[in-house]
Amino acid sequence: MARPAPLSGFPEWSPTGRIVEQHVLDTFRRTFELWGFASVETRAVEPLEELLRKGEIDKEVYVLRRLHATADDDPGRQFGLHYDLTVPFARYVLENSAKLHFPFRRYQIQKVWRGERPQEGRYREFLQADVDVVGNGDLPFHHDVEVAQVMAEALAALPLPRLQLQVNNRKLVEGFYRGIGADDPAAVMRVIDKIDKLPPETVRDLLLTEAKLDDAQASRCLALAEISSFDASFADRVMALGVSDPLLEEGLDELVQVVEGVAGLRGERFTVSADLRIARGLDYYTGTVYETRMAGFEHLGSVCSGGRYDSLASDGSTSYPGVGISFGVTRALAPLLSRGLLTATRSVPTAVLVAVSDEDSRPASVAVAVALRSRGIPAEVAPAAAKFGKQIRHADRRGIPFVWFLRDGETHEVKDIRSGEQVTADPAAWTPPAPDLHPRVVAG
RNA sequence: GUGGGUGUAGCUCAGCUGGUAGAGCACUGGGUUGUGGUCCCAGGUGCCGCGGGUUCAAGUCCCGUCACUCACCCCA
Repeated sequence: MARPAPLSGFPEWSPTGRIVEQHVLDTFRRTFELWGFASVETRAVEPLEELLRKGEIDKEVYVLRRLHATADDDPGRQFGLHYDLTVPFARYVLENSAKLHFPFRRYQIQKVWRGERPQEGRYREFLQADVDVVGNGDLPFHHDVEVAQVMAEALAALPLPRLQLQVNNRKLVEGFYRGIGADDPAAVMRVIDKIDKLPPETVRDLLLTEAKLDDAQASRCLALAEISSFDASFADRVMALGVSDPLLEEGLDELVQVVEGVAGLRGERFTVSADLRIARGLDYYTGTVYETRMAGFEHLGSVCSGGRYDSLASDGSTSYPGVGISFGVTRALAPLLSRGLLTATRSVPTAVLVAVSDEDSRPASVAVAVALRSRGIPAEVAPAAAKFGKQIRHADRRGIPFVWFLRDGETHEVKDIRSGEQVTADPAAWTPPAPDLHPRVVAG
């Protein structure tokens, strides 16, 4: 094929899709900064050993190498592209700990790469938007509430399908498993994590075989996993299971605080619940864990996740506990864009196309565009002095709402091509209605 | 990494048991001597993913390969 084919897992948007994406990114930036989070961008590569150290071994890390490596390249020093933003951020904190002020609040919006088999909602190159707070030595629990709040506020400002933030707490479930005498709480959690995918009998079997529980223990674990509520009432139901353990009490208390703390952000587009089955795959979480489902797109899994990690970064003497949450920009947006559920009012930034009567008078048209731009109105000049019908169509195809005409180089008129209404106008004074000034992002 | 599906015009696809490639949309021109969207008329378009095999004959059957895609796994 002469024409290059798209590369699976490396999505590229149309100009319209990019307008949507940039609007989303702008919204995150504005909201995060409103809450006082500083922007950080880390390099795309990390030493391979760093990348493989934290997470699971089978992370599909892309390795970086020079095509013509020479003796100057240390064969022992390999680099890989980062597969999330938390690990590089932990490294960044350690590297700059002397210069940063703690608790350090940062947001980070960048591409990450994972060499997994692509499918809808799962890509090899994708954007994540992270907010985290990291402390020096310790980090007050109220930040667990805060990161959920700031993310919820950003998401609520976007025309996305309804989102449900599901919260759980590792201390709660681990304490519970310990309280019933489970020898390997981590194994129990791995099994419970599959509860949505496997039939109940299979989950019970796995609890008996893999997690080495007895029948009564398995029943209580399943009973815990079934608990969920939109308010703090889940706590009573946990207590009713009659398990007691100090860690359980602590986790219960924390989860109540998060659920109640975020309750104020509930709306038609955003709900919050305590879901005691949420486990999260990553093992570095130590307390609060978050997941987020998008209505109608449950098959994507979580589009926004995170949690509390008490010791992701540590230099031996000091540990830097953190809590953060990450929105999967590409995961959430790509399916919405491809289905037309999220789109922009036009495919270009241009608000006004200045028509050209003939090439000799192009300078007059250019002058109009200059005047409009000087007042912040995005304008472009028609590419050719074609028939006016064609010039209008040029604008129509792109969704440009206004076409500007000059008669005899003197009379200025601007036409709203949606209504057909055409009025005389002054390039130094005319302004489009506010909603038409820039493309808007709308639910399709 | 494992298992399935699909590759034909710019896009969505049709092409029955092998007989020499089609539709709609889009695009271009005209109807409308410069103001679009509707309507009418006309027009162009294809290494039928790639390589090999069977056959008088392959888009169609067989093998291989690549790409895309879905599910599992894992996760944003």
